[in-house]
Amino acid sequence: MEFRPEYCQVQDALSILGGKWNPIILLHLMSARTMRYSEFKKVLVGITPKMLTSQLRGLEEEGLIRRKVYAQVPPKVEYSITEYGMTLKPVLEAMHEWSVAHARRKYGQQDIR
Amino acid sequence: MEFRPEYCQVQDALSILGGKWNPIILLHLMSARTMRYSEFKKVLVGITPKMLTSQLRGLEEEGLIRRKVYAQVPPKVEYSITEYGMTLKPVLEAMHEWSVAHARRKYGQQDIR
DNA sequence: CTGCATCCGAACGGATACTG
DNA sequence: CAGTATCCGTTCGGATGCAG
Repeated sequence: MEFRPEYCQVQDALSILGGKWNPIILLHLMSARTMRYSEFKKVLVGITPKMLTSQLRGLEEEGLIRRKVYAQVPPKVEYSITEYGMTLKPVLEAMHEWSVAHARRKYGQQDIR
Repeated sequence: MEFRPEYCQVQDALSILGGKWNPIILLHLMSARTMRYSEFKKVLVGITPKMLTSQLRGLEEEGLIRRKVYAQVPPKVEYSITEYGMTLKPVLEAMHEWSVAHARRKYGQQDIR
């Protein structure tokens, strides 16, 4: 499929990466083999349990991450990325590299026009 | 800057590409030299004037597009992309390519796990 | 430990009508 | 032609409290 406005598919990627915490969650799971719910709460500073759960559920429904529940007390839940989720890595990298190279606000670059 | 969760900069790109019509607007301006307000209204099916204006204004404030007003009657306004705006092309391409290759919903692929 | 339920305000996006 | 103004429903995300 060509990269032209008429065939724009960008929204499909954005609908997945658009959530406030989704990209950083995916990023963590791409570099860690598994992560527990409580570990996310530590690294995702400021996130509420409700948001964390909803973002994780969304990613799980998309098949991007895997959720494994250990039947034990106290409960233990591990999240990991799927192969399908890993296919998003180049996209996240592209966004990341653009941001560090070009994003203005953080580094007060002058206008480029 | 490394591509690690701790240094995640992805949000900067998303804050710009997140608007509902922003990506497709940029895409059009990347392949057309200039585009008029009325041309956008034709190709962006379903967009309201309010949305079109607000998205264009946002992109202009970011320095991604340029707005040129011709002092004549009837009015004529031309939009074009800036060099800064063109730097987003690889990002849009990455999202586009991922979408056509992997996005599920549109093509009813089975789960990949 | 891993959530769910509830309420709330803000932001987003659309519909409609009007204007220089 | 290129917008503005106004209203409004939906969604998003946060705060708080409770539960298996």
